[in-house]
Amino acid sequence: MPAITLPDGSVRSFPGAVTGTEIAAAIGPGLARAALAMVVNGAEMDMAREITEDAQVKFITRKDEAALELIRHDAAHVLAEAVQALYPGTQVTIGPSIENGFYYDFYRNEPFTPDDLPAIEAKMREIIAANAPFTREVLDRDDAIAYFTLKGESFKAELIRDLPADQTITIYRQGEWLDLCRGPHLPSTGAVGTAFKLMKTAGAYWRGNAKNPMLSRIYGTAWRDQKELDAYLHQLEEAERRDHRRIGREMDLFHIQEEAVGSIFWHQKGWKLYRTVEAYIRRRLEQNGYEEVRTPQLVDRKLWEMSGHWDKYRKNMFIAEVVEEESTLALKPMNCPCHVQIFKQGLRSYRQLPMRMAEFGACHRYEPSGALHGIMRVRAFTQDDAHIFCTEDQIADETVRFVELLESVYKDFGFESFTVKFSDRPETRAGSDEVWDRAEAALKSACEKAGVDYTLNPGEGAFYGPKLEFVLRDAIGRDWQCGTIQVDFVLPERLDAEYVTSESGRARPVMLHRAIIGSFERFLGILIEQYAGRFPLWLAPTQVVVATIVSDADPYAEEVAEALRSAGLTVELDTSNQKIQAKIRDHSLHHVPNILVVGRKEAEERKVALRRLGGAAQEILPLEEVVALLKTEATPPDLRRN
RNA sequence: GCUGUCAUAGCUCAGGGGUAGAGCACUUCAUUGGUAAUGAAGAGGUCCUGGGUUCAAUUCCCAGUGACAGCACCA
Repeated sequence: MPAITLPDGSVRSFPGAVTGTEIAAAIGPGLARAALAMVVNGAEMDMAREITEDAQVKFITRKDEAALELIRHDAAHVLAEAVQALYPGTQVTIGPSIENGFYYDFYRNEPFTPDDLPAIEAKMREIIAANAPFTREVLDRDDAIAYFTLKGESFKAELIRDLPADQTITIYRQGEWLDLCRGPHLPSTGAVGTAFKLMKTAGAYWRGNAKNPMLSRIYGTAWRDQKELDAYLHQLEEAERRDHRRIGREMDLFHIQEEAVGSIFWHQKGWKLYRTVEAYIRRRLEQNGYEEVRTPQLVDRKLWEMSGHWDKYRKNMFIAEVVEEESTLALKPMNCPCHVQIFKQGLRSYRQLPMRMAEFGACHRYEPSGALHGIMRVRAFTQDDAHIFCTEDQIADETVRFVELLESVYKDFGFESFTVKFSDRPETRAGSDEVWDRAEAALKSACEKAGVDYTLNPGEGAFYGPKLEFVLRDAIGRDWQCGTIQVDFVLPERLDAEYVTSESGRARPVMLHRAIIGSFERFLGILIEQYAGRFPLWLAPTQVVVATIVSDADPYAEEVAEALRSAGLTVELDTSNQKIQAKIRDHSLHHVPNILVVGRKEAEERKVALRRLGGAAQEILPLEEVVALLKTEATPPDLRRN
């Protein structure tokens, strides 16, 4: 006699085992039609599953967010059926729901191309129209392996073989087709609906390992209704408009060319933006007790051998050799060993710790060609790097200080939220387990102290220590690691850094590797997308354009521009022979935040017409007032606080 | 690096076995105008590079390089 408790608190009893479909029908025909799945004591299940004991039950309908995952997962099954119907001999592997949609990985001699998608999508619509019910069956493990092996589905058989011994093996049928799946599923294929679209094809390694065969992946997006799908497709178009590579060209910020792959040619305006960010970070570091240094670009391989980088990253380093010299030099891929060299000059005392050594370190890494992405992932980049040499006791406090600084910096740049990942020991690493235990424990307790919520990223730490990663999201929803703090007991040991303790003994310092924005290149890319080129005034590469209406106003316009320049603003003067409408349009398209329009009237009255980007209204103000106003507005956020 | 797609004017793109076109941008001339495009004229191309097929290749084939998407990688 199961008693079913519903979300409104009401209880319904049933004489015996009862399915979700039956419960929904008992409540009402509307719900019976709308229910896609149910949640039984917190676990999602198919409508057809039987409930034999008392339970809390709620139903998922198309109105619920939770329906999205079911729709996407089922769309993946439908995709797989369609592909096997159209391309016999293709093996299925896995097909999960993902953010915004789903994918399915297939094994096939000939990879799918975008040209194949229309036919596959059409087939999917047929399968959905046929509306076959999804039915669940429990299989014996060996039978399941035998079944898929016989069918020639070796990838599926491998999956089952690797499932934990205690896991129930289930398959789901839809019409003639079936797939290994844990479920749950919608009642039938028709419930997937028509608000989906196949998006692209791609290669992907079996089980995410580059040593395994490459599969052919088909990506799709799926939504609850057409309106949601349209909104998503529109959002993609918007994202494309704010792509930093596009805005970088349109605003004349930078370019990249074949002769220097992965390196950036910063144009005047882009470099201005870069320098603004750099000056800001430099001020923040100085306020926070960091000392800036500069270390060599080319360093003998001996140092990299000692640090362990040569062994692990040699393939990713740029090597420089000279005919006249025996030695092999490497362009530095990171700054830490160099900073240790500075630390090692002279005897250090415990009184000097923590020592916070910062460098805008220009680094080079030979990144795999496929990893390059605009200015976000490059081969030549500059880190806002710093190493904090401290005692083990100081790790927690220093981490807290760092996180506070990082939060404040992100906020100043307009990033209100970010995620944190905690990466612990990787498989190949330096240092003993005992050292790793200490390092991980120290970082964890620091997180607690700093009140940092993190998700665990197992096995993703640096080879010398665990790390926190601070992740920002770009316009298209891609995540980019920017900030990081890493606890390192290993490098000081390897490079023999030590200080004199209060008892006159010698001890190893701990190194905290840390960066807030990560690399200037990546961060500027994210900033460009964050603001879609419409920067706040303090960041805007061109802050003001003075545009004339008639050439009689030219001398006054020059005077206006000069007054603004004297106030420290970046100004362009547009006295070109064009109508004011065209000038407004041109500068607006280039995202100039302020246009000062001057004509005869303004020249006579010594005023200016201030027009804000995107606004239609103008404000007529006396010259001195505008200068003071814009000067205040252009003050960087940290200087405003002072 | 792997899989796929792509490479034509500064930009966005069309075209196609007989050495090329549009819009915008650019230059010049006329126009001096009041808040998102004034008009006219002009200039601009090794059709990514190398090889092959062909009477003829920018177009077809092969290789390379680069870009894009995804995967793998990211000290």
